[in-house]
Amino acid sequence: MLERKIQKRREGLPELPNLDGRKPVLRFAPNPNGHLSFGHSRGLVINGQYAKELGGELILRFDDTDTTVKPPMMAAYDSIPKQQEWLCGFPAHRIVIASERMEFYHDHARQMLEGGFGYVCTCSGDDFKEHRVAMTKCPCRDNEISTNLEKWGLMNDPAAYQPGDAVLRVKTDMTLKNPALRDWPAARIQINPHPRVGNKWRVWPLLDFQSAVEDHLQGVTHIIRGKDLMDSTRKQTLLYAHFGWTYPDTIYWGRVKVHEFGVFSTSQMRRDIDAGLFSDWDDPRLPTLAALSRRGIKPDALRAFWIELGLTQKDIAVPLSTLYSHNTKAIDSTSPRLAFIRNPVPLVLTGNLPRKGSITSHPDTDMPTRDYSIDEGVWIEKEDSGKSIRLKDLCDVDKDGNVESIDRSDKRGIIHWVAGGKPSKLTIAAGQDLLVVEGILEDNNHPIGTIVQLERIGYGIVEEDGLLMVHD
RNA sequence: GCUCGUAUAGUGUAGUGGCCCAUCAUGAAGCCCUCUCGAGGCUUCGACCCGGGUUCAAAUCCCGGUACGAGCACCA
Repeated sequence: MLERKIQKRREGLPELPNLDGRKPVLRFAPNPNGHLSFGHSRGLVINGQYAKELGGELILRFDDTDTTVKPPMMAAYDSIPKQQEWLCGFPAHRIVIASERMEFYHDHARQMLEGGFGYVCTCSGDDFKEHRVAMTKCPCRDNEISTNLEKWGLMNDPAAYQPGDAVLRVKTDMTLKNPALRDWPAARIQINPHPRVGNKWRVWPLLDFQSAVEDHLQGVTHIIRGKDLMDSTRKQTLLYAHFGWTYPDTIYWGRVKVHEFGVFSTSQMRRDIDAGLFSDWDDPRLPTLAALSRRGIKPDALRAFWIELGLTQKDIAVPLSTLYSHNTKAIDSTSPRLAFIRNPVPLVLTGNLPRKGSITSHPDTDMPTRDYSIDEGVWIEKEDSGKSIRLKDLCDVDKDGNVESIDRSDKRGIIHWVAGGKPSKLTIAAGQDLLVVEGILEDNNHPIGTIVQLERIGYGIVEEDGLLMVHD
């Protein structure tokens, strides 16, 4: 009898290929030239989730080998592990800092030269480009091993080669179909001091070399990264073949665009913050993890969001509302209700009504109630004035504030109101702008950081000087 | 130019030859519930890029086209 294959909708992340019972070792390797952003959270969530679900390990690696274009920011070495733990819910199993492992990279560079599968190239970038396009060997390619070793010494000698004079190349094949793979560069000279190790080294590995060597040293089993790095995989596979190593299984994802965030690069944000365009890395307009956290976005929501997007190689554009929808699920049941009146106008109440009382803080949970005390009347939003309304949890009134009924008597609109209260403001990050809405906030003693639901408006988080909009 | 990759509802996503006149989420519309324009419940709307081919059978395999994206840095 034939068994019928039953297919079900796959839940969560797809299986990791070629696991063969192994515990996976995964890594996430940001450049500490700034704090973590929304974009980084994908790598953290996906790699972290696999490590967690499969009992494997997550390595957090600082790829800080560029002191020129993307100079490391010392504060990031502290903030990144913290934010990683906040996001993943557990600390990384290992932390690796590339700039402190330079011996290993230099050692492998030397092995490459000695093994004859690497060479020091003194051609200019433009000259080499011509060879790459023409599929011809550059003059340095056929140098003896001894010559290469000697030139390697000159690269490391402050009195000899200077930045731009020479690079270390991996010997692949100049006739490879893919131009990106032809004798790719593995290391170059940099003389800007590194904030962690100063001028101890002057030849620094490039990503494809450093990452490849480190992945092998750390026993990484699976690499999950953007498909823009597909050629990196191919380059590194060529290098692994030279060393006789086996390349990890690799999975790619496509590009994600979030319209609301526009285009931000870590370098650009760093400049803009320094220039005073943003208050700091947690400015609510920024797509940083610090800002998202400040804005009341929960790590659970971020995790659910990325896991739902999965690992397709499609380039996608997602609206933030999807993330917000996950966040609402994460916060609604614990967010006390509170009233905030925009464009407040007073409404004098006449007639009989309970002038003092308490109302519920959440429809579904038994949170402490809110007490109110009404003297003359209440504040309502201007848009709600001038018509018969029901003051939520209080009474029905006509347009002039005459109490018509304590119980709800008809289908008139139910609005929120504030008795007493104090002036406050609600700050809303709207793209590049920060909108500030003035209003009257219901009296409360929620501590800073509490996420509340502003009735009929949306969620807000309590800050020192008012409320910050979470989302609606 | 060369190389590589991707194409399922508005947006994401499941689906690896028959279960698919296609899954789930989100979105929109409507209803129910609820003294919030929130949450929850229900209903409805809405898609396999195009053209060939293979096959009894194709979203799924092959070929061609088109569109979009990425790499070809002494960035990561």
